[in-house]
Amino acid sequence: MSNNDFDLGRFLPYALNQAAEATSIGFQKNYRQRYGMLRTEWRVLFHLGRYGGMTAKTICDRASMHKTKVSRAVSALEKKRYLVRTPQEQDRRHETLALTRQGQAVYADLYQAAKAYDASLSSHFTPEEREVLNRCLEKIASL
Amino acid sequence: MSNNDFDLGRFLPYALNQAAEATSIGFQKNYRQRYGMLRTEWRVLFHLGRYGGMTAKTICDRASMHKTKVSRAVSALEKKRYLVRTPQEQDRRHETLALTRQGQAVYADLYQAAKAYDASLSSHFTPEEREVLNRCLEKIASL
DNA sequence: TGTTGTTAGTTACATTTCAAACTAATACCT
DNA sequence: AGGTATTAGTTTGAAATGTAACTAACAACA
Repeated sequence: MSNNDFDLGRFLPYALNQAAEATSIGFQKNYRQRYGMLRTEWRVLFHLGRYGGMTAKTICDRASMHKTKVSRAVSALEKKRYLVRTPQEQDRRHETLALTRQGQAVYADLYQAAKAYDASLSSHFTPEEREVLNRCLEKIASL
Repeated sequence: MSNNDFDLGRFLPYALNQAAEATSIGFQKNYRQRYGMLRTEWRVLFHLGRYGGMTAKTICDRASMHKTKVSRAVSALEKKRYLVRTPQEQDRRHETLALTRQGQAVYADLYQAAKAYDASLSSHFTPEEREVLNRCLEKIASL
């Protein structure tokens, strides 16, 4: 109950959120104005751009995003003509999502911006710190 | 443009968000049902509980929360009778917020839960890793 | 075939958040 | 004093999110 040994800034749910918010806002500058996209949308775009066509369900699983979030992001990207859907022959419940040429161009641009932004963040850390950070975040996300 | 050296899971805005989401959901179990509170509310409660009475503006600054978020969280906590407002004599725009006895009891409970939850997360890391994690998150949040 | 269950994805409604406009109190400057 | 600018905090309407119910396609099994 002695309270004084507790530092809110070091409480992981708090500290992680502060850091996540800060970087999220930082990265926003690259896609918000230019492409009118939302957080959920660049995430979906990045999955497709980096790892190739896949179904919405797969994105849900990989990104731990709820299916309604993904569904809406996919619709938005489709409306912007950044992706197209193709129902699968053998099971028409699944639709494979794939970036259009325009979507690929947007991904190429944002992917460069992402690398640059990540590098600028990383410049504040030693390679060892950066490695520890990666490992810790990965582990926490998988709990 | 070679794309293959880019791992979405190691892109900080993405990885931080995944980790933050995971811990946020994990900690929710302690306050959501039991006290009907939201993320913004426990944050405000924790600031007041840990660091004593302060004004809404101060919480905004310390927590990088937008003033409308804080305003609503304060109203909600007030309605639950977890805090009271006292306008300051010398400048009646400021109101000092302070937890009621009931609010302090809730804080005492959640603070214990927070320590326990943080300890359970930390158990997956060495003390050195945990130190690096703290430092990195703090630095990122301050950029 | 028909019934029941499961899965991928969408829709609808309620809650939460964001941005901008607003109020009220104080400060500054003439 | 009087006008303008700031500041703390609230309110309002639009956009985003979460939850649950829904549709459509398939599977399993009698």
